[in-house]
Amino acid sequence: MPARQTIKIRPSRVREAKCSVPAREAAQLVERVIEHLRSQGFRRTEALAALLTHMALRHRPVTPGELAHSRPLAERDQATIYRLLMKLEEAGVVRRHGLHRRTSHFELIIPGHCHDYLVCKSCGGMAQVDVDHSLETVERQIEAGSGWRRVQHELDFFGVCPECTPNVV
Amino acid sequence: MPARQTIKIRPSRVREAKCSVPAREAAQLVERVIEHLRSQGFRRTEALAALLTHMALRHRPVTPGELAHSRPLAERDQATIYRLLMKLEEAGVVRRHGLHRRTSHFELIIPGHCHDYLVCKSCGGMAQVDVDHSLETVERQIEAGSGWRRVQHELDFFGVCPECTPNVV
DNA sequence: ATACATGCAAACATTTTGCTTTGGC
DNA sequence: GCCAAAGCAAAATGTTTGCATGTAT
Repeated sequence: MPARQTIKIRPSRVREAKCSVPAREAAQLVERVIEHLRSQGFRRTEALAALLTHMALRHRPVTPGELAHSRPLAERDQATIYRLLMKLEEAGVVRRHGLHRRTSHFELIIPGHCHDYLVCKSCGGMAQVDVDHSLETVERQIEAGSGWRRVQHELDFFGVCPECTPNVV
Repeated sequence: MPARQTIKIRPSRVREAKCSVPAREAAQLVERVIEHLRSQGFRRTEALAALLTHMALRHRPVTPGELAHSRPLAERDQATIYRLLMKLEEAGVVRRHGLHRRTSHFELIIPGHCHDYLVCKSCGGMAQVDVDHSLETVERQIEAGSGWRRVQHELDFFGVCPECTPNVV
């Protein structure tokens, strides 16, 4: 699994990405999100706060299984985690990725952050990709022409990471 | 589930898509693919031909479950279908789509055909989208700058289809 | 004849569901 | 106190594996 990195396109370059967010920053974000959710009828529960905190601290796609075994969620019930993720996705606070093989990945939505990924087909490692595209425009065009609503995109790149290259034909 | 359609962007418009390929055309395609696979060491088995035929006839992403219950594959074993799909993906003949509603989707690769989809979050229905993007260029740029190899993209749009709009908030 | 592909059955992992109990408001 | 949310346990679903059998080469 490669070191976490962000690949920035135009101009092309690769760099390490911070894989964690400062605790204070994360706490503020969680607070803001919970306030938003409360206005939608959510209750401020321990499970909700723990889940959001985990997702805010490491801002990247995580699996329900990873969440179930992580510290702030301790050994919280998996059903709770699944139900929370569902509700959060519906509330537009969390984004679901279909990236990988057997399990979905979920990511806290932070406006203005990059949301495209590069996934290694061999080891499953992920890198972030900053691509200068205009798919938001396309989303609006799709909505305008088709009767579809709430159109969002998921753009993923797949390939073989540098570390796996020697192991793959 | 909405009627099968293709949404063409720039200019935006929606149209019915042919959801099946003429039998003769499909047969020729299957023949070509099998020949290609044989050069890679594959054997010409009934299961392989049946699977490819099904995927060629309806050129769109299908699930292993759908394949297992379809006519030409009759009640062929699911393990066989999974193993075949794996091998075909590795051989570059089939493309795997991310998880939509718990299961992966697989699509026969036909050069020059559109490969982007619009998926309804409510009913799971899929429409094809013709988007005029240049992600192939981005793929090459990623490879150039990062040490990653064999980079491909998957672009999916999600939204609520016209038929489901009344049922969704 | 040999090696690869298939069928069968069981294991495995992930996700969902029904129902009871807890805790936020 | 009321009702949404969490906990618990079990089921449903999708995927993978081991091994015996069949079949393309």
